[in-house]
Amino acid sequence: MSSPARVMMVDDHPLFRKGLMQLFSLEPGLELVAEASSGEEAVQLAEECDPDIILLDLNMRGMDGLDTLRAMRAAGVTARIVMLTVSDNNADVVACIRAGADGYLLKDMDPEDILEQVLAATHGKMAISQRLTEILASALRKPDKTGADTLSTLTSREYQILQLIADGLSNKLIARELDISDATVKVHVKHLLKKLGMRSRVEAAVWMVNQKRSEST
Amino acid sequence: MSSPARVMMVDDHPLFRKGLMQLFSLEPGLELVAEASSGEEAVQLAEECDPDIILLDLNMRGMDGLDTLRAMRAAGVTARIVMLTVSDNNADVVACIRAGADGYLLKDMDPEDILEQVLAATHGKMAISQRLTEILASALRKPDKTGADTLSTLTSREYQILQLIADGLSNKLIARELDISDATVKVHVKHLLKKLGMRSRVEAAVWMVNQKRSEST
DNA sequence: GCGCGATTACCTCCTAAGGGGTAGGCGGCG
DNA sequence: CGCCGCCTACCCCTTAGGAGGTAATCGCGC
Repeated sequence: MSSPARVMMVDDHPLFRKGLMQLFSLEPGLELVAEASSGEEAVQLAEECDPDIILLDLNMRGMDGLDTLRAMRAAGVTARIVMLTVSDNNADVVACIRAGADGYLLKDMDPEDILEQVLAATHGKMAISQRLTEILASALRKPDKTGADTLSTLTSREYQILQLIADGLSNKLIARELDISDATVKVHVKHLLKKLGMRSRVEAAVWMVNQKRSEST
Repeated sequence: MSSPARVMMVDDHPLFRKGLMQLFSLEPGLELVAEASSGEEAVQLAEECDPDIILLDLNMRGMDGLDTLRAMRAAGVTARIVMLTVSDNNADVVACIRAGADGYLLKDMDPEDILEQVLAATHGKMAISQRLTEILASALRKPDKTGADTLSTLTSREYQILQLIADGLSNKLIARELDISDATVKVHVKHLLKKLGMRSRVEAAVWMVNQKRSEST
């Protein structure tokens, strides 16, 4: 308990790092030992410096925070990793936690609260923004299988129709495309929505587009 | 030239303000006279303090930076206004410049460069991130049908709602999010679909997601 | 002042979408 | 063989979405 926690900071915004640095300099329990401005740099530095806690920006150019998180865990980094982000996007939160993050803080929190959460994280506590707890709770309730897992529960016909939805087609157009009745299309849509746990074709379309995009990158 | 430029800072992230503050404190030519954490506050404060230059975050909750910019210009604020943002979105840049911004800087620039640009802005120069000059140039060159130009025909409210559609939200949820009637949301959706030449929100959602993805990369 | 565009909100009308059920045909599998 | 999952197609029903119009308010520019 004598020595301060060794902190590493990963963010591609120099100004934001400055802000955090200033904030942490006031806290004797924290010692900044490393800074990285990209995911690649971060993974390497994390292995070299072996910090106690890593603050990781989710939204970075190139290798994003989630990728970096996974790469670190894959490389055997055991530090506590707290995500820092502007986004309170549902899927992001859940994906990060699943990928082994020890916290998820929003950048627009009060600096004092951030400091408090980070300190708590060094003591083994999970650092989650208050605003996110209910999102997390509802996400945990349903066994949301993100990505390929969820897709694999779909039949080929359902998957095919999901792709057409992701092209923006209506049920009628899909029916014409596949040469089946639009009533049948509605059945498939109904089923795939249920499997995906979504409430509208728009959700499904958006999700699918993002899915395809992130896979091809 | 004897007295320093009076600076006002608008950002809903306290940490980011801290970073900027620290940066500016090292520069005798700049004097921080006001801080705001929301658009509404910013407009009021700008009228009261009459600063020489305003640094305005584009991505804020509630009233966003573009709205704030327009409101300030509408209120007769004559200060030089420089947008600060993480987004190098095509349409945003063009829209801000058109709306009377005197600069557009990206938050992930080098602090030294930001400082230099801000100082230049106080001397009447246009402050534009190097990365953006070519975006701007191409935006001016071609009235790009499929991208920024189409988007720029939308009002800020319509654009805001389009973004929510691209998150998969229903009209009802959008209404709740923006605290307006769902009947009003339907009006905006109707208008933006007409402007985009699309026949359903699904088309718009898919298009928007792809748009955002390809422009932010 | 007047008009105009933006935002808000309502109206009607029609269609699209989605949840529930039933059911026939088909192919695989124990 | 029977059972099951998939695809097909319809029934019912309710809600969501989108097209058209009217209108009040506000701020801006002429």
